[in-house]
Amino acid sequence: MSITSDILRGHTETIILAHLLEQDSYGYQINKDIMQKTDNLYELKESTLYTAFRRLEQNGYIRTYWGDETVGARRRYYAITEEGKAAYKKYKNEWEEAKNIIDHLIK
Amino acid sequence: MSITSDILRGHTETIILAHLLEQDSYGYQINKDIMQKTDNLYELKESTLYTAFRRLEQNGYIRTYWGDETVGARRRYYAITEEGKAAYKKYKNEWEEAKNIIDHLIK
DNA sequence: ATATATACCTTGACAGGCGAGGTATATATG
DNA sequence: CATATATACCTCGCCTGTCAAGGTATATAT
Repeated sequence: MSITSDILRGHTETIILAHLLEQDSYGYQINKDIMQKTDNLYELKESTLYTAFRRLEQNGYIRTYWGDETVGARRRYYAITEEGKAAYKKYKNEWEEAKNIIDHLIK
Repeated sequence: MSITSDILRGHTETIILAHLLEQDSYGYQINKDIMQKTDNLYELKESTLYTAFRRLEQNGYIRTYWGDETVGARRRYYAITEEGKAAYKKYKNEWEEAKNIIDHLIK
């Protein structure tokens, strides 16, 4: 992996919400999407992912339902809520602001 | 404060090194500089600052010396080392990369 | 049979940030 | 002269997100 956890820390929820904004998805798929999108530079670890799902659900930002797969392993799908959409916008704005601040501070 | 600790997490060392790249400085001053540079949007907490100094020193990225103040409180100055300059470059590159990745992942 | 891929999950350790508390010097205010 | 404020340093212990390690189950390929 090429970028450290500490830099990514705090973005996990935003990343997940951004994905769910496009379409409902499930853990395994979200993880693969992220790896693919970043050319394997960044991998969201499973334990990180699932603890983030729990937080997001507790905060009402996502809701979950089981897929109706008849073959293969079951899938737990996640969908973003209205609160989640609002949170996403807030997180995204914070990121834009933080980006400027950090850029400025590290020259 | 307007940006969260988790987003800033991991940048503390880079921010400090960037400051020391310009000139030697001491804790209190560095803290004030950061607040001023960010229009008080971001304040590096003292405990965060001093633990970061310890880490940086242990890693050989900075060295310290006491100021020769004859009045007022004593000041412990910090200076960046060659290793520190190299670390700064590395951190900065990681940041540029991370920025792109995050931007891409959160759309 | 065994390995690999898909798919889910929990537990406990770790590390950085930070609130709360402390020390000391100097100056300004009442 | 007492008190507040600014300067300047520091430590301890909690909190929280990340992640290694471990686990379960289904299906397919070798």
